[in-house]
Amino acid sequence: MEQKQKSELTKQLILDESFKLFYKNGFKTTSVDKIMNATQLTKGAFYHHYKSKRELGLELISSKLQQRVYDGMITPLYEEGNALEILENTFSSRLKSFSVFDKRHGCPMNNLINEIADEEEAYQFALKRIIEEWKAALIHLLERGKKDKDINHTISSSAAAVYLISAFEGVRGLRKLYNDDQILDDYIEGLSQYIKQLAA
Amino acid sequence: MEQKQKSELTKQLILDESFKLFYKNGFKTTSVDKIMNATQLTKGAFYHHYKSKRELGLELISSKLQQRVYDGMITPLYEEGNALEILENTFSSRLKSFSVFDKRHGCPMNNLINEIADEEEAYQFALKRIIEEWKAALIHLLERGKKDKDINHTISSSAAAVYLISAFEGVRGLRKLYNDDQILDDYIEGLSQYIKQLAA
DNA sequence: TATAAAAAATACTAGTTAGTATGTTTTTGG
DNA sequence: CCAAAAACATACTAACTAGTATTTTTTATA
Repeated sequence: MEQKQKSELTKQLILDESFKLFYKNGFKTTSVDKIMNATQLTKGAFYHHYKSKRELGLELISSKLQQRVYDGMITPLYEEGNALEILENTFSSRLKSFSVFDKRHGCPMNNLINEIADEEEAYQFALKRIIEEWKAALIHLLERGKKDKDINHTISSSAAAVYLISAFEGVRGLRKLYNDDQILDDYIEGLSQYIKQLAA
Repeated sequence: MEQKQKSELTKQLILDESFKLFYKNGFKTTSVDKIMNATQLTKGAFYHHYKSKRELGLELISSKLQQRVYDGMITPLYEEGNALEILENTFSSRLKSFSVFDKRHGCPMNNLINEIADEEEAYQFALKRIIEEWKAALIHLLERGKKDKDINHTISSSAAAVYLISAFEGVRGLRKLYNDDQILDDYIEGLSQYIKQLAA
């Protein structure tokens, strides 16, 4: 049984290091050599565990990337409390909590979407799944808010969900262009205004 | 004088072909060889006109890319008429007018922002300039709308401008994940709702 | 403890990359 | 029409790329 654990450990190591490098330098320009250099292992190990770089990319999306979005953006939406407050907290306080590194390099998922989603259907599907779950969680929260009379029942939950996600991912890209948080402050103010309007 | 014209023509050819390839396949993975193959010229010609691929990228951003955003998103904002209608038209009808290709491959500027903005300050600056002009045009329109009593004077123009741009660029990325326009329809409905709220 | 299988290392291939060095052709201005 | 410069072509380099073939090392199990 120890062998399986070691194998799993190595795969996790590869996933961890490749995530860091993809995030910092992009998917296409991060070579298998660079990844394995970071793990202190060799190419032989890589191709023992993954049959291609593409396969690593797909596994990375459906494990590490998915988990990241779940933890930061989806799970909080299912908590109890006022829907409007949950929205404001999730979308704005998360933004404020990002490190300098994370602000500079944007959203790992959004980076991948923009870099490789139009390249291959497999990437498209894997990334779409995360967005769909995020959207579903938002719709669920908005619908609950309507039942609780916190949210205006005339607005479309689906439309609001998409608009919220779009603006969030958009500003994470725009932030790359700046060296300060002014644009995030503007976004947060715009978001706050937008959320007020969702109120019943 | 004919020589300068020829030189300019060649540079334009290189810019045109590289724009197409960058848009379709990304900046980093489009090689100088591929570009010059498309122009039917050779590498010698390229390095006669540009001292590096980086320099081409910078010139592309401040010429073709800038022009594209001006034509599609900035110039319309300076036209006369009701500010809210101009906003709705610019942000929603432009989206509807995109070709299948343009929908699939997202926004060329946003692609570059997400692919290379965190890589080098020079790219960051060049791209930031476009966003800043876009933002300025939006603020100008919103301020005019306030004067005309079309727009609620309590909202922050700067915040609204950033929120509008963010959502637009965000959804252009998300659209890459889908093969239909459902997400664009959701966005448009969300946008419409958002713009209503800006009204006085 | 022998043996088979898994894990990892080593050494390689064939293709691609940005950029250079050095040519040849075309154009221009005197 | 002739020299010089501009425009472009050819041939190259050195580094990097994904992936493969083969061997060595480690681990599990009978």
